[in-house]
Parts: sequence; structure tokens; C-alpha cells
Amino acid sequence: MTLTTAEENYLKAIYHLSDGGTKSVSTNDVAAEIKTKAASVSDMLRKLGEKEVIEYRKYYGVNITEEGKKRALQTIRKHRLWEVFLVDKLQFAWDEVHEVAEELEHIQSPLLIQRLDEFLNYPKFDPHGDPIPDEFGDVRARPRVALIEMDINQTGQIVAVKDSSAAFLKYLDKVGAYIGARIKVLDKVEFDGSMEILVDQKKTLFMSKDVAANILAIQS
Amino acid sequence: MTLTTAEENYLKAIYHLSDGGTKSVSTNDVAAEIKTKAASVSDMLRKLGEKEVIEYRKYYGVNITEEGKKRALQTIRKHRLWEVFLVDKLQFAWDEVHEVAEELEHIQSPLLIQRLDEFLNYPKFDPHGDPIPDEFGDVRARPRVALIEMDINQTGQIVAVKDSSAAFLKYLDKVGAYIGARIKVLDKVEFDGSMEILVDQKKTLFMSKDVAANILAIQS
DNA sequence: TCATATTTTTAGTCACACCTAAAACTATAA
DNA sequence: TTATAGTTTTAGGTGTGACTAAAAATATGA
Repeated sequence: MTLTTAEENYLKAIYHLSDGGTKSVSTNDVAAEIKTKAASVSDMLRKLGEKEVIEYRKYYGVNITEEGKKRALQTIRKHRLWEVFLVDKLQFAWDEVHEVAEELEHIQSPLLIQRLDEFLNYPKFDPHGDPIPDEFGDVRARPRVALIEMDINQTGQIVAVKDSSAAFLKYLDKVGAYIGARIKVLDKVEFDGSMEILVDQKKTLFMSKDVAANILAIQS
Repeated sequence: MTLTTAEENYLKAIYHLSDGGTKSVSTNDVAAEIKTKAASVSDMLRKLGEKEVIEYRKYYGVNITEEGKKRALQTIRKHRLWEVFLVDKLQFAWDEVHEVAEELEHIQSPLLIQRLDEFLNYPKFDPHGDPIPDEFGDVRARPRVALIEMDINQTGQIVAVKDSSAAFLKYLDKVGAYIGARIKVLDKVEFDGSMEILVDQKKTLFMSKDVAANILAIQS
């Protein structure tokens, strides 16, 4: 059973909205994510239900099935591998890759993905720090905390952002933060929750609590 | 004005069937090439005519316009660059690349193609020896050499004969050589100048130096 | 020239993925 | 509990790109 490009996109959206299949997702939520109308979503949910990649109860939202989860993870794997390719091999900036990867992820060729994975040396994380599922859909999770949760003098490494909008990525780039940067919390201002961060042992960065809440790090 | 994937495929087919825009192409020929029915082709030709990438006179076939030629060459450029990528970087065999490249060629991102071209070191020919148009649609024609001038292990494609007498053409036909055949020089016998040639990756051919001097090839 | 064969176009359908408008259902709060 | 607000579905329609069947145009040959 094959899925069309549109169906793959719906399934991926449902997977993300359901936090990896742990929550129900409403029709309206899917419509907002896909940027389409609720009426179109109803149609599609009926179809995805028939294909048994979701469980669909009218008026009560959807849950993704095991098969659906597997399919969604395959698409996510392809998306993230292509992102690594674009950044590592074609010198794309990390905020330029999403749209292109969105197209590339629908190319149908298991051999292509296998060889691409090999060519990229089996990367485990994409340029945004998100984990790349293996061919069986298994993900190597890394415990991540929002930067704002870290204590003074703690060290770590930036691994991801919550809000990956182009605007936010551009901002990070401008101030000199990036996925992979080694960081140390120099100060937390109690008054407004803002933080002072040392980046790569040399650059000091001031950020509001809103920014610090959007940056995810692993602690070391 | 943008073209859909289907429209790009039609345009590419028309470009090839018309020998680069030098001949008219019939509805049935297009149908055979695209593997669809003549009725579907009629519909599409009307649409491509409206978009002015072909000139369409009902019942009299189509001619590709300058704009159409440019569009077709862009698609061909993308197809061939992806083929180079698949073979050179992902270790695909030459006969495994076509279907995947057929999908990849429709990805819409000028930056992607520019960077891919750079990454591949601006290749001029694809793995089948076909020339890769530059971003303006210009193609570098390849100098022809007599087969006898080629070295052992060199690959290429037969493009013409010097002596085009019926007798010689008949002889070529009989032994299985033809204009367009992919060849590889397996051996050159010093004693009498005769050659051993692999045709289309499967057939081995022995020919005298007189025959080899009469066949023109491009090298790949 | 005229009947016939071949090619091509038109007419009418279908599936897909979207839309708007309206109806149906669920949730909420007085 | 009942009116109403919000959500979701249904009904009906659109454009794309395919299809079949039938009509129309062109080509061919006695």
C-alpha cells in the first residue's frame, strides 16, 4: 500500500501534532498545520482511516496507528537525511534547507536513501539537532532541556530549537549561536529571567527568557 | 509561468522526439513516448500551446518554441546532473539511475541545482555520455574521434561513419553496431591494428583497423 | 474520385486534492 | 436545560491529468 505525497504530508503532520503518537489530534489542528481547510482535512482523514494508518472517529479526532507511525518516521528520516546532505555537502545555511527537504522527502527509492545515509556517514542528528530515525524507525533520543532550565555555571551543548522559524534561526545565526555550540551559563537575572551565556569559551551572549526557552541543550 | 511535473515531462518528450526542436512531432509519437493515450496528449498539447512553449496546429503535430526549448533543456540539465550525483557520489550503477533521476529532476530549487553543479565540479557529461546543458541551455558538443584513435578501456558512443556506403552500413548492422551504440574499447591488437569492442555493455565485437578507422565516436 | 484506413480530436468520466457554503454535531455557560 | 458558540462533516464544485468511446479530420489506394 503506497501513500501519495499529500497523504505522506498529512501523516507527518499528525505524527508531529500527536507528539509521536501519544495524543489525539483534532481536525482543526491538522488544518492549521497543513495550512488547508477543515473540510479538506475531513476528506483526507477518511481516506487515511481506510488505509489504516490512522484511527478515525468522526468528531473525535484521530490517533495514529503503529503502521502510520512507521510510515511517518520513514518520511521524517528522509527529510532529515536530505537536510544533512544540503548543509554538509551543498553548503546550504541551516535556515535554507526546510522547503527543499520538504520536496526531496517524497522521492520514492529505498536504495537512494540507503546510499545517501551511507554517503553522509550514518548521521544521527539533522542540522537542527533533531534525531534521524533509523530504517526501522528507531530514534536515538538524547535528553534535552530548555536553556532556561539550566543552572548558573552549568555547561552543555546546543542541540535543537523549539521554534525553528526562519526568523528565529536567522536571529540565532546573527548573535553567533548555532546547533553544536558549547555553552556555559554565566548568569541568570532573576528580575526578567534573561540569561548570560558563554559560547565556545569566547563569546558572551545576552538573551531574553523567551529566547532561552526556545533553545534546547544537552548538559555535560 | 511555471510548469507542472506532467507538463515538464511532455515538454522533455517533445524536445527529444523533435531532435532538439528541428522536427515536428505527432500526437501519437508523444503518446507512445509518454506511455499514455492520444486523447490525453491532445488535451495536454492544447494547454502547452496556451502556455506558448509549443506551437500547436490541430491535426498537424507540434513544434517546440524557443521558450519551450529553454525549459526542456533546464529539465534535461537537472536530470543529468542528478545522474552524475547518483553514479559518482552514491555508487549507483549506470542502469539504475534513470527512474530516480526522473523524480529528482522535478525538484524546484535553482539554488539546489547551482550548488549540486558546483559539488559535482561542473560536469559536462552524464554517466551515459550525454552532454549536460549549462544554466543558459547551451550544450558543449563533443569532438568526434575515429574509433581507432581511442585507447583501451575508454568508453564512448558511436555517432557517425566516414564511409556511409550501403555495404559498410550493412556490415555494421550485421555485426550489431549502430549509430548511438555505447561502446568500450576492450583491446587493441598491435600486430594488425584490430580492435575488440564491447557494445551496449553486453556484446563483444572484433573489427579490423579499416573498419575501426571508418567509425566516429564521442568519448565519455 | 471516392471508399476506407489511420490519426487526431471531442465528449463525457473518474480519482485526487483542494475549495465554499451549509448542515450536523459537540462543548459551554447562563 | 437550553441557547449559542465552536468544531467538524457533508454536499456540491473546481482544476489537473488520466481514461474510453465516438466523431471528425486527414491520408491512402483502387
